Amino acid sequence: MSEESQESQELGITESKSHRPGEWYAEVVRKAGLADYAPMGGFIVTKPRGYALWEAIQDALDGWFAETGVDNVYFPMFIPESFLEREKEIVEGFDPEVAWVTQGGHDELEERLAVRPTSESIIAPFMADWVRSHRDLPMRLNQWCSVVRWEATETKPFFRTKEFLWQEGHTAHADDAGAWAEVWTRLGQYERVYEDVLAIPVLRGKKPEHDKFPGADTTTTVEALMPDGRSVQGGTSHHLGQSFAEAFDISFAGEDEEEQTAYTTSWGLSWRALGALIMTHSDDQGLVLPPTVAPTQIAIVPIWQEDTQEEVLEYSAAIADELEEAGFRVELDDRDERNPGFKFNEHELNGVPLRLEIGPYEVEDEEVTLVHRPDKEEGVEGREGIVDAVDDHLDRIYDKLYDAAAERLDDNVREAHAPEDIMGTLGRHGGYVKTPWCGDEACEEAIKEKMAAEIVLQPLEAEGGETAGEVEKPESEECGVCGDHAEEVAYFARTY
RNA sequence: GGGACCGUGGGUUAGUCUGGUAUACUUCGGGCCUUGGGUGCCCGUGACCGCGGUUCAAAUCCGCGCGGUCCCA
Repeated sequence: MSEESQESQELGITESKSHRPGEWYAEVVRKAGLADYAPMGGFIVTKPRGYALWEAIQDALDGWFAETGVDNVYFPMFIPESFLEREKEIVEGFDPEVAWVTQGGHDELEERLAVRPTSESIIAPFMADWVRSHRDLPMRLNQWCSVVRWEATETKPFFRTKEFLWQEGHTAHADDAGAWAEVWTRLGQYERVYEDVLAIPVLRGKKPEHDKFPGADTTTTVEALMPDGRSVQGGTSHHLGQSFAEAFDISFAGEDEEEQTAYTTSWGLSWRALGALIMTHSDDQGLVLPPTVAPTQIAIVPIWQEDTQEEVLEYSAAIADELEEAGFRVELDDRDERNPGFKFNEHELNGVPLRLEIGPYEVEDEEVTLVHRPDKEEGVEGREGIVDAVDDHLDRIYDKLYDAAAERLDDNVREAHAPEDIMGTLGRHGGYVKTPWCGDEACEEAIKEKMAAEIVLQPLEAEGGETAGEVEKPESEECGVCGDHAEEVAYFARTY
């Protein structure tokens, strides 16, 4: 390594995304100022720029939730053990990773308290109280909070941390159709947040029977493909049938005055979405963000000589003001102690989508030079219509990111019809391998044992509506693993 | 669930094998210089992950923790 390159690498990213994705990811998260490691293993400290990304997701989703009948609430972070035990499958599903509080002050507690791994078991009893008649339904509650799952496996900032931020929605409905409509509405909103806010295309489908949320009838998912070929579960929406309503006695008087049991759903999206965001678009220069979520959308870098300083700064500041007034998030980087090259590199590391370069040439010609972060495409626009021009460039940057991710997804769904073919394809290319499936968990196990890949989703024929929807039928009717009769399609992938 | 590697100022790093004053770059603070891709100079602050052991003496050797990364399941 030459002295020059060694020097130039110290401030920026030194790992390669394609060769060492794990270390590269950790370096981007830290050097782009998104998060630090906390003193306890598996926990992170989210820094202002990282938190701003989460807020961008929150703003979008929370707005859509509000438009579709959801009310926000907040429940305690502790759940008494006796509550947690009321739904057997929840207990069994989360038992190994529940953190417990056993002491308050200096005294042992009479009943230990679980730190919520999810809140069904404390929200449901209250919904049972609050729901009396069909007029109270549907009831849609959501909370933005953190949950704790004490996983022993290795952790990775945002992708897998013991405590993570998320939202969890919990709803009750008078009938099955209402619950299904709810499940699909939320899944659709998750899909939308990925595609329209994070510039990440997703696949939507349902999880196989054996991989459902504990106690659920059906678990639906949106899955995103990461550049290293692995799939991330981006958000889930569960139809809980009547099992939770029965366990917690959520019942209501129907129009016919008969007491009936409600149908419930729950749905959640966590800051794992940030992990997917960082992973998907960023590169060896650092973070890359779509303008929709970027805390700073536009960095203005003035370039001056002693005799041009005043006019360059004046011209730049006027543009910054105009853009800010138009609603853009702008940073005028007029630091005197840094040269432009340094600033370029720094804003690239931090993922600022669009850079405006303004020097004496631009001032003289009444222009602005614009550079796109993702591919460094450079353009020149007139000073006059700068607001519209910037708006247009930001849209184009978003499209570039989305299109690149969409192309990668399209190219990485492959078909296979035999076990060795499935594993060979996954091993060589990663991505998704589509195969007919008999529905037997043993067939997934056979693949899982050999290469840590699993069925991540089963595609759905229809968008849902008020029914469970139909899973896609396979073209051939032989299970790709065991050869038995197959009526379903499964997508295998390595996962995070 | 198994295996490997790693931990030295805020970041990167030399020193560890072979025990004896801890190296440099960068960031940061102050000053000078000045700007189209990480500019140069001067001054300053700042570190051996923790605990225990071996030893006259431990960043270095040993043990146990804690933390991080990777590979395989």
